[in-house]
Amino acid sequence: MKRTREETLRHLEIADYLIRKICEGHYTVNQKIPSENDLCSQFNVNRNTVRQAVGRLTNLGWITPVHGKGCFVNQIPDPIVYVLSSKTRFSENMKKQGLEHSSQLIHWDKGRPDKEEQRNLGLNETDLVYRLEILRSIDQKPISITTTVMPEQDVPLFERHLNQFQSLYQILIEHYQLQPIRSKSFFQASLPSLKDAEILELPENVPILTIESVMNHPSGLPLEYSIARVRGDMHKCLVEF
Amino acid sequence: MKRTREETLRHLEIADYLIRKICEGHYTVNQKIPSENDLCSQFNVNRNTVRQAVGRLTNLGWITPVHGKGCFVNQIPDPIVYVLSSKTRFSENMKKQGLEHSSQLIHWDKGRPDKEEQRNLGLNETDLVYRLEILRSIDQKPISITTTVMPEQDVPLFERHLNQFQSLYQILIEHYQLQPIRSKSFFQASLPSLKDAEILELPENVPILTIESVMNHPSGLPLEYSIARVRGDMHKCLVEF
DNA sequence: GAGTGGTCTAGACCACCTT
DNA sequence: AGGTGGTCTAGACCACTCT
Repeated sequence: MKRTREETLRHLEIADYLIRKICEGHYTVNQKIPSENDLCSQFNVNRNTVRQAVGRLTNLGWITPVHGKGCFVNQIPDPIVYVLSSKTRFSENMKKQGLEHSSQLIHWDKGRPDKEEQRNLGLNETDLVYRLEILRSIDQKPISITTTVMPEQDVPLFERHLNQFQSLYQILIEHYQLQPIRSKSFFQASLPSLKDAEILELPENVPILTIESVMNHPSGLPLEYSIARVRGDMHKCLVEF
Repeated sequence: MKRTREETLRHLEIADYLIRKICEGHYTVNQKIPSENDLCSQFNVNRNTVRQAVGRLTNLGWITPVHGKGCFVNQIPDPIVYVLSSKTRFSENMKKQGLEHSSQLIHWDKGRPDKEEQRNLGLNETDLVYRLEILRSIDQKPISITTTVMPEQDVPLFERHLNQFQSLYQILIEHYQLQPIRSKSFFQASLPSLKDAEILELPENVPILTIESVMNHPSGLPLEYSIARVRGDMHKCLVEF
């Protein structure tokens, strides 16, 4: 980019205009902004230029385009705060804030750990692990996908408890008397994979916060390795020291 | 998006091809990938389609396009790890990893705190604060911008020490005998502002990790409020519990 | 069928860099 | 001057949604 002269670019001008309109409340949450064609005539520009502007708003999290319907304004100020500490887990976090939440198991399997999983869980390649893909939602809206890996030896016959999955935490406590303790977490900003974007109902360039954590058994042995992908524009993760 | 049928989209096909080529080492770090025109003829598609593909690689952090020159392959596997704990600061982190780093003061001012600053530093609107904008680099490449706010009363005449700025930490220790302790941090994934993108020499859709922290005086009073924007594709932030 | 966003084509002009 | 990426125009066809 790098505009040396300050002649405003057409698509940025339109984007700024739309953002201003949203901030000033002309277009409110869950309402539609004008269609691309309307914006074309309003600004006397080509549709591609409008799409560039709209794309910017999309990536910034202001709107979500829906095929065949229009672009809907998101709820983006006041992101939901998620507290990460050695003991907190998703359900408790949400309960505390009085938010309606749900966890859904979208996939699971049992197999050999890959190298990263071996390293983080202290296993070798002949061991077995359970892998869970959990989708979490607030108010019916998907907010994160978490891949959780646990050694089979620590949670034998885990599949027996997956029928009416509600909360991982609950299964671990009820059936295994296990309460994993968070040992470390890596934070990284990234973009979703196409698959994750689809599941999270997210446009492909909306940034996500990737949190890669290792949880231990109270004894200190690693018990759970998880990679969470949280949509970035609507969430904040708080760590207290 | 949502491709129900699995007829691959042209631009995704090209993007996948390029990523594969980079992974396989056909295009190596700091080398150029073929120009947009070359890719047009190679794939028999319009330049806009190629640009869509190249744009994807750009956002994912694989390449950085440079106006008039070409698209250069980034160093993206093995992101640099930044350890966040109650005491660590930038310089120490980098020293430990043996990386050549530098901090550069790009702006400072003294003024009234805004509401957010008042809240985080326990000030009221008539107080004064120093604001510093610090650009940090590794191997001459910019990696983060941090806005640091400190109450004037805690660091009186701070401007006197800004002439040959090297390290904030050093100034606080040497001239004020202060060693702030990290109290809490918020992590969020977002996109850079246009200004930040320019300073960080970052394409506008590359995600950044925003870390908003409050540091305390050993006594417990807030001493420093900072907002760091770190380029997301090349860094990981580690928190140990 | 009409309206919407998603993909793609075929051009144009510009600013920037290299030679 | 020629190559490169950045912006923009003017169309086309498609898939999806609403009615």
